[in-house]
Amino acid sequence: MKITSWNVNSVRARILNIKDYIKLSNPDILMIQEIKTEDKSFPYTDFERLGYNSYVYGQKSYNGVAFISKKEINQIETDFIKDPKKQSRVITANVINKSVKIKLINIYVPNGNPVNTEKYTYKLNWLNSFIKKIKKLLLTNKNVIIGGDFNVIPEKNDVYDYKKYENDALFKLEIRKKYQELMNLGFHDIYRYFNKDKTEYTFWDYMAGSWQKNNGLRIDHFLVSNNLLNNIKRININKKPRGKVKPSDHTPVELEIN
DNA sequence: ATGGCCGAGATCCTCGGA
Repeated sequence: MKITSWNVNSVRARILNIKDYIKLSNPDILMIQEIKTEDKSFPYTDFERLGYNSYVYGQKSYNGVAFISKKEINQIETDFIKDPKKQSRVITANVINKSVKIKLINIYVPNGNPVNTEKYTYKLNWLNSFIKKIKKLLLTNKNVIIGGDFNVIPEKNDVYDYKKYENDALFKLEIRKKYQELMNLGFHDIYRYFNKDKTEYTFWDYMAGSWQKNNGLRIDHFLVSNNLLNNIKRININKKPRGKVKPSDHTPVELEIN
């Protein structure tokens, strides 16, 4: 089973690129973030024609997450955490893989910049609520995959120049500690698990030729619970979509499970 | 050392992103 996570930065602006990606890469489940549209304007039929059903938690202009799946998924829920701003940032589902029930959690964590504002405290509070809810979930389901745009640079080698980000909401120690706190509940950052010293990125800013200079960040992640670790076959950051015309600023991360 | 790019909404600029 192949599961992809991709912050598409508008599902409608990106529709051709997303369809091309699906045809070439053939994921079973595509978890997308920042769809930037309401449910009613989601391009359901584009994906139906490719054999995929869509499960959408949209929002006008900003945020929004969705599953696009050719495999049966159920128990779709959008109330995993209570968001004080009512932003559409989490959608969850169950999927059965080889008779094991897995909880899939698709997230778009708040950016948090600038740091001396309410946006930063919103991010911190959001992460705290999320961690609390994951802790609770693990009491009843030990098979959990969290994928999405975490807006967290975990370590120095996950960014082209960490000194530029030391006081940034993506890399501040306080935020990285929250990421660690989440992992300490019993998860592995699968990219880092398979690539101990490698440097690869999942995001490159549109500005200043960041893509051409490879000035990137690794902020899109798959965290997998310890229970499932032995079933993970590989993880791949697929850079091809970032190099296309009219790209998202993020590129897909692909997880394969036995 | 600085500034630079996009998408959406109701424009002809602002907000949000990272």
